[in-house]
Amino acid sequence: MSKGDSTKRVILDEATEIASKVGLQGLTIGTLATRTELSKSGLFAHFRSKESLQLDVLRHARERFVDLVVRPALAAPRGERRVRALFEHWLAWCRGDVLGGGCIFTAAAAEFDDQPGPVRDLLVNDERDLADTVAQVFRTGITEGHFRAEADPYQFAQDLHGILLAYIHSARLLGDPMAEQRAARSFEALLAAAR
Amino acid sequence: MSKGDSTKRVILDEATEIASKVGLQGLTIGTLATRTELSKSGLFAHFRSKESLQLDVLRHARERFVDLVVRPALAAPRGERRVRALFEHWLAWCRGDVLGGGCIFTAAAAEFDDQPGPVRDLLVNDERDLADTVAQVFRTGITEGHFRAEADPYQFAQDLHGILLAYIHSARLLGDPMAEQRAARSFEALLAAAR
DNA sequence: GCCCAGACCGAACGATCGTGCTATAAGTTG
DNA sequence: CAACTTATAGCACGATCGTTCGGTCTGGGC
Repeated sequence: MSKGDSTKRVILDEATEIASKVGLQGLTIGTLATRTELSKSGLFAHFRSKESLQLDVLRHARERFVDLVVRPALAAPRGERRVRALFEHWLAWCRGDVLGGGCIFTAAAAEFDDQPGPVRDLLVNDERDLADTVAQVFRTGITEGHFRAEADPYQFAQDLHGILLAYIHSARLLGDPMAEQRAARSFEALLAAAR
Repeated sequence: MSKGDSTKRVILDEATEIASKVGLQGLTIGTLATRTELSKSGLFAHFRSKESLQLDVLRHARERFVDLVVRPALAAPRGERRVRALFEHWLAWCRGDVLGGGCIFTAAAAEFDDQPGPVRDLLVNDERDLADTVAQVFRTGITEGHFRAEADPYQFAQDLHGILLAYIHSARLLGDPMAEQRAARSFEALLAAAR
């Protein structure tokens, strides 16, 4: 790997961490340069604009998410086990095990859901992919006979996402120590209803 | 009402609308002055700092939320009917019937959940109050005999919040036309499990 | 009708934003 | 080692940020 690519990785690691806390808009080139001990212009040369930096951050975060959540889940046995694995790894991601600021996609979604442009477009693409993945994992649970045949996979995806979003809200904002336990309960109830 | 108070209301109406789209950080004094056709300094004089403007916006939004969601819900008959009313008015709020950018609290929560300070503190207070209100409304449903006595009101509050958050995500970000119908289904399932 | 508190404006401040230019240092390749 | 590419730094730009200050206009109480 060339020198440029390796420092770019360092930059994106730091940028992703910062953006998970202050958002993609709050992520500023000056502070990012300071944190990576680079000059503002030296850092800027890696990306030709701030928008392109934001896009790269999203792509970088997506890779991490796939590596740490999606792939480990798909390694579990098909059906309910796999759905459980997906939930557990995803919950750990939201808890902030990976990024100090928690789920960067949730933060970005709130920021950009009313601001058209390439960043929003990429984010929408990623989140649609995620919904498709969840639905697909659930669907294999149907074919395995673990879940009811009439169950709607996208209904399940939206419900599961809701459990995670509510967990983030209760745990990270309100600081409720029961949040995780409640999320687990909701998940069990969701599974029970699908069986 | 004095002149100052009336223009302040106009300012806060516009500010709340803007902040629901671009967030409390994205809300800038310059653009707010332009939109209200005031000078930057003239507008600034109403608030002594940007932080105090953000606090006032949150307080203003809270009043609207209480008027348009909480109070109408409490006007419904105790028990399940009241829970349904709360859900429906809250859903309309999230849909953007009131503010073009949707739920300003959700946007602010994502922005400030990792940024300590008075704004975050006020937001946490408001959201805790909301959770208490939801739990209390559900509790009266228990005493009315509509819901199981062992049901956990705060579990219900977190679950209901999750349904709304997932709706916002699916509808406003992904543009899924089925989002609202799915939210309604989730709500019915949640009620059914509580009975 | 006078007078004053307060609403409002114009101009300017230092800081920081994103973004270019030019030069030099470092890395890569032959 | 030479030659060339690339990574990084320094400096400066126009714009915009939040904020301050001094002044003008104006509505309401006497």
